[in-house]
Amino acid sequence: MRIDTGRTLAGIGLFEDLDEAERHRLESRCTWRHYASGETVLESGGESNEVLFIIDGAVNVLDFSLSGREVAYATLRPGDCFGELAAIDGQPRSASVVATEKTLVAVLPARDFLTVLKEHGEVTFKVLQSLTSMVRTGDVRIMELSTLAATQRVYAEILRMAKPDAAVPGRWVIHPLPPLREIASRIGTTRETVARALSLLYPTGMVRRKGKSLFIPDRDKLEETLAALQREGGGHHHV
Amino acid sequence: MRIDTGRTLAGIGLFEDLDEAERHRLESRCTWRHYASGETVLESGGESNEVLFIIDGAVNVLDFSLSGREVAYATLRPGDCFGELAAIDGQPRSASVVATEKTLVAVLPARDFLTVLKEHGEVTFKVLQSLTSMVRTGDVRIMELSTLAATQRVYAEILRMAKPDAAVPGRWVIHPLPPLREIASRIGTTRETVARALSLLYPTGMVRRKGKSLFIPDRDKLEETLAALQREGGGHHHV
DNA sequence: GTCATTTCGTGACGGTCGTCACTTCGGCAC
DNA sequence: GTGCCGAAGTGACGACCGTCACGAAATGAC
Repeated sequence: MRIDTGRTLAGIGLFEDLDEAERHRLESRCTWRHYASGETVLESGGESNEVLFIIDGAVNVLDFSLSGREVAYATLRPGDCFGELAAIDGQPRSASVVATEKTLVAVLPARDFLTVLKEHGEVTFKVLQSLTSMVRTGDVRIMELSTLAATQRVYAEILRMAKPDAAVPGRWVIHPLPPLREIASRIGTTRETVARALSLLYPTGMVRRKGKSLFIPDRDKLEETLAALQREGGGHHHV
Repeated sequence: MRIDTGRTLAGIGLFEDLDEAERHRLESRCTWRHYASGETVLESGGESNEVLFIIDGAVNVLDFSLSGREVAYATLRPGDCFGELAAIDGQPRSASVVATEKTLVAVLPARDFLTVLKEHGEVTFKVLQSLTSMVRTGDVRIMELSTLAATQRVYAEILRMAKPDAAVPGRWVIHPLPPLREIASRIGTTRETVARALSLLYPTGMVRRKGKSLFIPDRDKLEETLAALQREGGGHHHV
């Protein structure tokens, strides 16, 4: 049974207000592509302008600096959409997209995407909200990169990644914990710094690592620790 | 004669495709506010959701970290729009906005703004493009903050601010040069570091300062210098 | 099981740059 | 002119963290 990973746009957030007939019309305009983990879906600077939807799997949106350092912008999961920037403004791809698992995407030509926008205000409004959320997320990251020390950014990122642990109420968990180098690329530092920040945290009991899970027994305490560090100096040494 | 700074939305980019009647309808829904230089137009975290348009003057979009460091997101000029994020998603203000000159803004209630979007696809599309551009700009800043050293970010920001000098073809100029502390807040560093980066640049002849103007006689050379620094180490020390 | 590959932890070193502390300069009021 | 205030330049100091270099641990293939 794999109906949930079949060739359907039923799970795509942007289109959830469309009726079934319209959705089927869109599906018929899509091409469908499989990617293995590690494969590149979109190349930064590329001139394509299709809009893509993740049916199943996961991808990272990222780019490389001239010196070869990786900067991650987002992780996307089933139901998410990417490639809409180029479709809207006609500019080259702003970032690369790499599959981090076996992934199935639906590929919709830009002109079909723009036609849906024109004809369905509900869809357009969802795109507006999604872009708005990207701007807000970006602003937060700029703020953190500008004012927090690397160690503090690690704590902030851990808090962001954590979800409530279904097993133990009140406890939070990150599962699976991605490789530290991936965390590092999201917050503009190195895997060594992430490792050291965590090593600093283990003895306090605020986080505990077990296999591919990172547990946060007392989220409030970690939040308060971070906030205290921020208040007392923006992250840079003493006041 | 001040017709160009009167109470009209004629100069607002978002609305340039509207016919005059529709524009007048919008103007009648606006309230108009004057701000002196230094006054706060919008407070980060605030619950208002009007959309504002700059008729005349200039504002900075910025926010403060818990430790009190200022982070600047954008500078806006006549014809620009701000406050649309909160109108679209109903969330609190993502940043503060401060007038940097004597400024006149038009204030449109969120529901009127949303009505225009619903009824005028051309306007909606402009908003989409504007948000897209914000996302791209933000991504570039995240990349720079993540991979460039502070000194290199100064060079990059100078290149961004420069415009062709109408007086001398081939020469570029920043005029007026804002206070260094404002430049610093855009690139996540301090005014001292900006001053030192410029001091490093003066002896090379790549920039020259005269009063409130900063001249760049050879833009290509400065660009190449920056690119070379980037290639050879991401900004951090040696390879 | 073995072996290969990736990930992780940690020590050492040194450059960058944030901080503090002045001095100097420029603009403006009067 | 003098006084004032913000802006700018620069020296000194030292913490932070990026880099390099290991070795240990974990993961996966077979």
